[in-house]
Amino acid sequence: MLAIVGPTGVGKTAVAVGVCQAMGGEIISIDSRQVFRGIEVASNAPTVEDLGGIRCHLVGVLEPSEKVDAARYIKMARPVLAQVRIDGSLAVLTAGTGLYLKALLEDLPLGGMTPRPEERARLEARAASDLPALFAELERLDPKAAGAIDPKNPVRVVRALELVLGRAADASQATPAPRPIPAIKVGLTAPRDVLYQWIDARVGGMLERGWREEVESLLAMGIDPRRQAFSGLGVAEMAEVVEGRMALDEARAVISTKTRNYAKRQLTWFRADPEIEWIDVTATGGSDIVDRVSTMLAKK
RNA sequence: GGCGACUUAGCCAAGUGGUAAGGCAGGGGACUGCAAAUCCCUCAUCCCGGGUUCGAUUCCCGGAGUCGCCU
Repeated sequence: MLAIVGPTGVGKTAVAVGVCQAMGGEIISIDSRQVFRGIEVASNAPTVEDLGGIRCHLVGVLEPSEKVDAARYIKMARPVLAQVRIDGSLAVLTAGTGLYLKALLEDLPLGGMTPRPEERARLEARAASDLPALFAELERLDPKAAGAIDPKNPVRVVRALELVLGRAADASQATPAPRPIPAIKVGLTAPRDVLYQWIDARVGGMLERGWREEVESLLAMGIDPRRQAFSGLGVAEMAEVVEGRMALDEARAVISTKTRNYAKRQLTWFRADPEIEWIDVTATGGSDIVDRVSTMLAKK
């Protein structure tokens, strides 16, 4: 199995397609946003042309009204992975979401959890008004979880408490023992300034591919584009544009910046993984990258 | 040409006679359950010259630039 990782915009899909064509493989996308249907442009999901006939799993498979997290993602990914192997194909994971890839490959013991929206809303309200108190409660209920969490990070504190309370409400959700999946990891990267230029250009391209229209139809369907699943996608900004509260150029600038910030965070995440073999895509031609990756696969 | 205001980091922006808030961007980092999210760390000597003063970014004079008004 091969995992191709790297920041948004480096060209993971193109390399994955090349490898699949050369070696007979299928792509499994590990991306927390491209899983959703209806935000293809905003999430820069691979198009039919991008894929050049190669099968690509886990893109556009959830309704925009649904939610994902690492546990749900690996629950979906495992059977897909198994099927690709049964078919005798090479599984090529393209991963932008580091946590999900880690959860899948290292088989993190994420048990189930019964969602409880009211509880969740209550916790978020409390986090907004008195985060320290909420953290104190977490320390009381689950000292181990509390010890692993940044007390200043409201998202983490809320989620940890939600999990603790959710598991208590549903004791049947046992956590499985980890069974790590071996994989060759290749990281694609580029000089920062080049990467940022690509991102800026890509945001412009998204406009031409119907980014605004996409958000308009989400709004028309009555889906609130500000819901959590769309956070940070530029969907919220675009909705402001559609509703006449933000200038298009401003939205474009904001989204470019957010995307650059995201790419930087991805790089930080993946850099910490010593198993990744890095390839600077600006120093190696497209077909050479595919050759290199193929050689690495053959050696193992 | 005259009068007035302004001039603080890449951008926005507070402020004080004793050596400069904050936000954004940038850089670094954390992240085993919302991760395109969230959080942490880091980043200036205050337009130039002269003067007053123990000490000036802060006061005074001159210069430059920007903006506004007037002729």
